[in-house]
Amino acid sequence: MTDQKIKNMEDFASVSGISRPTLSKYFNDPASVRVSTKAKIEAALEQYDYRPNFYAMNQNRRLTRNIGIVVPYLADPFFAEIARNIENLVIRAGYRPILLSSHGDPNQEIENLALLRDIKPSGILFAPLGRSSNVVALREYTAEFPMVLFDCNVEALNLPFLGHNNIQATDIMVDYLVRTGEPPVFFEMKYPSNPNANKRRLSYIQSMERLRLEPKVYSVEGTGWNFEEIGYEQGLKLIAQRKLVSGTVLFSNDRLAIGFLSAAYEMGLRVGRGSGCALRVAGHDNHPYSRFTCPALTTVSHDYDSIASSSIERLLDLLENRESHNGPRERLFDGKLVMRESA
Amino acid sequence: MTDQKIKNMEDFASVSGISRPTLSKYFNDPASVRVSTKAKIEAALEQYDYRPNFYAMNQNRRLTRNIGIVVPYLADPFFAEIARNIENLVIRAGYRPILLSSHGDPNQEIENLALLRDIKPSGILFAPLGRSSNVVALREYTAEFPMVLFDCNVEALNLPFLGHNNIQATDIMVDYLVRTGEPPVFFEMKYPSNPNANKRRLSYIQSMERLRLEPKVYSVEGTGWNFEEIGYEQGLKLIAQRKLVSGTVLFSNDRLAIGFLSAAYEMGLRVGRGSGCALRVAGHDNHPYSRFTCPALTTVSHDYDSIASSSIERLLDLLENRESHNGPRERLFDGKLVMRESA
DNA sequence: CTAAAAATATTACGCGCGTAAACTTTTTAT
DNA sequence: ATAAAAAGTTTACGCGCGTAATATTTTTAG
Repeated sequence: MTDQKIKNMEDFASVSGISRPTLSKYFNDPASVRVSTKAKIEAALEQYDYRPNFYAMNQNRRLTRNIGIVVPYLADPFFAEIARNIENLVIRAGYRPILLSSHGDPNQEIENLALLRDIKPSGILFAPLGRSSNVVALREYTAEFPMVLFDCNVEALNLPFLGHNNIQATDIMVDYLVRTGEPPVFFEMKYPSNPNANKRRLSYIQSMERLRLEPKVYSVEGTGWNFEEIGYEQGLKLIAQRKLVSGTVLFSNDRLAIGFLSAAYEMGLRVGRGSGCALRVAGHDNHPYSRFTCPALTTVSHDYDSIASSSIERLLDLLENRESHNGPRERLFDGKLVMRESA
Repeated sequence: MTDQKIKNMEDFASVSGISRPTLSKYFNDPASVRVSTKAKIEAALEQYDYRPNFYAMNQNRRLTRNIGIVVPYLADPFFAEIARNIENLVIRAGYRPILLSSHGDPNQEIENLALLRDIKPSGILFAPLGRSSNVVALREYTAEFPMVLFDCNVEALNLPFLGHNNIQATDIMVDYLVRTGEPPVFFEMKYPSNPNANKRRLSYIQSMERLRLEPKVYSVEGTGWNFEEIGYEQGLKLIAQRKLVSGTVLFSNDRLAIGFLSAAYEMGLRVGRGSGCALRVAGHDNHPYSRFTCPALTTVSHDYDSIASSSIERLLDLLENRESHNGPRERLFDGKLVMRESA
């Protein structure tokens, strides 16, 4: 490695003996230049280890081949998981993923789209915050580049959407709980951050009514994304006040259930499906941590893989004009019951 | 809002009646232009909602005022937490945070620094992967911009470092455990992803020897970042084989402990400090989830706030030439014992 | 070996914006 | 009101790279 400073493609052109336009071609697609020049360039790269400025590259390219990924809250292992999944698939498809998290903040969500616009992405895979999203501001961006929604739909944007079948998933869980014991009550946040919550509540009520059972919903206080804390605090309260009308509790999501399990343990309530147990607890999402709760959490898993791969496929269809526009605008994937020890 | 397309500052100059250089000044610092022009610009902004391209801005600026933040694994709530903390402080200091995660991958770590270089950051706050980091490659970047390490030091880079006092923190925990019951054994990964693990093991051994007690370390198999899984699997094995020589287990970090708690629960071992308990379990980190384990996990917390604020302060010192170069290169912050129910 | 085809070199301009210099207008001080 | 100071305008060039057009070289076909 020579210590000469290569600060741009011009410099690298000098030392490598290749013209800058040809270098530009090479960096855009190494296979587009003659093998002998490719070899010369790569030999020079070994010596001087130059690499083009990523943002300058995108500034005036026709096709950038990078794909933005926006998730609502990367600190949530659930999204961390699916984001990694999608990133890998994007790479495999020959594109470059740019992952951004909205940190649960609608302003950050808009900011993320603005930042992505500035690098002229080929397309965007977008999991919106949902009810707190600034729909008016979002609409400004939907016309600028191909965009596919996943995880959470925003109907008003009228975009392709790939997601989890909350109706079916909740229904299968209710069915299981009723078959194996006392019918469940439903526990959710009154003002849920995640819009899927509403569908789950509605589905719970429907399923119960279909089974000629009385639905009972606990909509607890608390806002934000500290779901465990809310499950814990409100769980303590419900248990202490003996307000639970059933020994089986279905939670709107796993994180609430995790908090609740902690409260139940603290109050000395034994959770599980055994005979000595006072309470059955079930979640929704198959959160990465749900395997490690005490007891392990019975829940419904999303079809991660299908959602991730279909989202990308759908976006590529748009990008590469495979005119599958006639396909359904929305596609849902069924959840699977994950039977563990808590219910 | 007019529907005219404003695609760049030139366009916006036309419609706003302000020259482009003045606009440039305004966007760099709104207070740097006359109040009357500021008003005119902002009135035009209301109408046309233009905003400068972030990356083009940084391309030829002397002082970009953006600060890169690189963390090893954002999916870990621990880093998610501290990253959010740092982001806010950076904003408050008048800079712009650019957060990137290495996803536990040394190549991604280098890639992140390369991407940051391309936007010419004023400085970088960097939490390295540690033992798996590509030190040779990292060194290339340390000369290019001011850089401060946090969470995990890489001695070879010889950079300012702000971190957790693993020695003190482990010592205080060992002390507590010995005072309150059976002396602890130590549980860690044989090839830990996190380099702090080594210091913790050494400190455990030292503390035990100082107390004239026999240290006992379990270095279990398993690699990667799925700590809970490793704690769970290896925990099951240790318990089943009755290999634990003490009823008190100190874990290298909370995530391992979380997995172990799950194993203990499954095996019917009651964990806690009460009389009917078979096992005491203690962790390290005060992981966001450690409050919600069953029982709640006794652990040692990092001084998040101090580490975050000092890291930024240190970086700003470098940036603004406050010549505090004579300060100590490394600064450690003591942990605090968090006494919960597990030990 | 020669002509056609393919690849590279040269030149020039564009992307969106920062910034410096020279000049003009507006504001502030006297 | 007038001069000095401050702010704005014009003009020009730079950042690092994409890309088109033309000229030149290299490769392949015959």
